[in-house]
Amino acid sequence: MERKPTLDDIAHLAGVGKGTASRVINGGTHVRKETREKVMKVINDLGYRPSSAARRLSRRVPLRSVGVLESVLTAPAFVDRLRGIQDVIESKEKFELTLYSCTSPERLKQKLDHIADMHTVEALIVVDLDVSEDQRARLASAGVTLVSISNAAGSGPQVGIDDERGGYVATRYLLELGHKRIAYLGDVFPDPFGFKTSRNRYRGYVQALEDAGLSIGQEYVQLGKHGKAEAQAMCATLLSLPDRPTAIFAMTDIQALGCLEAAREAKVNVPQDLSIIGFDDIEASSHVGLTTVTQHLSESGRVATQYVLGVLEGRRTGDPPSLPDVEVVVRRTTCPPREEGQ
Amino acid sequence: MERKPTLDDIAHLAGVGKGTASRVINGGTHVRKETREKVMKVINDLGYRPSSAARRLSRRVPLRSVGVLESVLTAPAFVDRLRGIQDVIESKEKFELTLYSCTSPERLKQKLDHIADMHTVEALIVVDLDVSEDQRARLASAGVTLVSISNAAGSGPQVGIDDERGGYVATRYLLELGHKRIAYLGDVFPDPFGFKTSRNRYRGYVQALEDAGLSIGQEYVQLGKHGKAEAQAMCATLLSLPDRPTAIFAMTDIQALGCLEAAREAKVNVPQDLSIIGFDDIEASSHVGLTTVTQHLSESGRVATQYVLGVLEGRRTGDPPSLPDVEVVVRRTTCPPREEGQ
DNA sequence: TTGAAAGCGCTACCAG
DNA sequence: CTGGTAGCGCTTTCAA
Repeated sequence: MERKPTLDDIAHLAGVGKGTASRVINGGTHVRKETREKVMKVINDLGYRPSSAARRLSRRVPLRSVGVLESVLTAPAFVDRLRGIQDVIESKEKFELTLYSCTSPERLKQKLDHIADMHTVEALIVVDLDVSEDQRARLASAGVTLVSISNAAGSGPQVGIDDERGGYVATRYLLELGHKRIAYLGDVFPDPFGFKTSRNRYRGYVQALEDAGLSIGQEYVQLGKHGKAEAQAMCATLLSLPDRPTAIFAMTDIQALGCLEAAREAKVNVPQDLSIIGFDDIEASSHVGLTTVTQHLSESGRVATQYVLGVLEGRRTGDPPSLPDVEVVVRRTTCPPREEGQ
Repeated sequence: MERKPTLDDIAHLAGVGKGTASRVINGGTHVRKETREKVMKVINDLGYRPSSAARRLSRRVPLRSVGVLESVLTAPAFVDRLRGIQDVIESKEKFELTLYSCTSPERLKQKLDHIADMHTVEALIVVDLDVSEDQRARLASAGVTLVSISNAAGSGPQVGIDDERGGYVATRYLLELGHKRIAYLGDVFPDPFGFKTSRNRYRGYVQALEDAGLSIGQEYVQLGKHGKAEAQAMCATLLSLPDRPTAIFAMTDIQALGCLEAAREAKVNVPQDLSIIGFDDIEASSHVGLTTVTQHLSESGRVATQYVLGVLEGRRTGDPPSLPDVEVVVRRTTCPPREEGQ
């Protein structure tokens, strides 16, 4: 066997016309039982599968799809964004949703090339991934409308929040509660994908501290690989400090969850003896009662999707609307520090 | 404007040949700048978008996609399954992943028809949704290979676990811990999608109790609408019982999370004064330390996907392999009951 | 009931 | 650099 069999092959081998073969495939009405079976046999023998492209073209049912490309590294936050994307896609009937994922930065370029070549999607929503100028041009010439959901500075249409401001807001909240010894726990920067999330949230943290006239000891800054377990370990370090922090600002909710775990193990009461604030407001946070900074995850998916759809449908040109401001969601992992702590 | 413009339209209006117009669209190499701009203008004026079907057909790049249809109602568990599906799709290069979702049982038929008509996917993984015989036939004749991920009894290839056994295992675990007053909290059955999950898990619960020679008072059985808040309310009812249960078996982790919340509000210590076991083992459960019964969510996605891919590629015929047995994942919401409790 | 033939919209090759 | 032309694989009249 040399190439994929086509309807012609089937028809010839079964000794019938193309038209008949086609009828057999589509419901088999108006075909003599005998004939049908003959054709069916050939189909099965060859493992024939009709070409959806040809089918579509002939039937005049166009495929309209928007793609979503995610980095598996930011998984938990992605889920919430996807929900927003899905919401608006589903409401449009005409569009399908194609999901791509990218496991490592090296494979990003490859993946984008693939997407451009496949011509499956008319638009692509890139989540938390950095697309180079070259790649943008490549996609554009393939007719793919692009929008990114990301907080990193980038060119092209983008929806996201200001991480530095987010870091500032989180830290200031802790400050207002009366905390003075506030630690920062985040990814080591720059991270493998070249993202500056951690650095930016850290900057906001530093700024807030400075504005409050406080200086931070470097032992209060824990930077490491992203992950719950890693965060747990870093938090344990923080808790073993002679003059340990009364509050921790974790760069993401996942890391904050790790901190919670560490506190539990160290028998440190949260929030009485240790306040913890996260960032993102992923779904799990509401379950554990984590105080965090919301960056309007599902809203970001919704906005980005509405934007690309708008572009595809010809209305709309400028930039996507911006997201609501970042905001502290107070739950039960934060409170004022104990008096004794001076 | 009567119908979608085609390349021919563009070419005519721009006063150039089809070939040239095509070149402009695909990178625009070997085209005089002037010509290109002329063509571009027409394209923009008409809001022209190339037909991906035609493009594909001509370029001979076939679209191979497997679809996933989910019911938004079972969302949290779905996320984990999706991860498994995604894993194996990504490893295959050749296939894309198309996501469909279905918001209400009434729309299921409609959605399936849509999927059959679109001819986008060669295979469909239906998650926690019940597909009728008619629909199966319809999909089959559209050439769509089907597999369901579900615990409900159904025809056709299916991957899932035995809910009744799951309920039995969960309850027996509580029994072995020494509990005697064990409540069941689940969805009212039958539920809107016609699922029997709650009923089956409940049966396992009853059976385990019987096997232990215990009878259950009906006040220990709380059935209601699915959801965390609803479960929280039902749990509150349970906690206000004169002779309240020492343990609760919640039909899903989401409901167990609601119970946790209720216990916290009622100042009941978990697990010392109340053991809680859930079902599913969604990601959030690991974060809160919920004891639960795992049904191998991501594994189910993986198995189902490998199965359909196997069928599509011609190897493999029978049924999908079965999942590992259900299993209690012990975390920190369960322990033996207090002595005083008789 | 069946075969032949005419497209579907686009790309790619080939002269010019 | 550009216009014509031949398909890509399938569905769908239209006669037979």
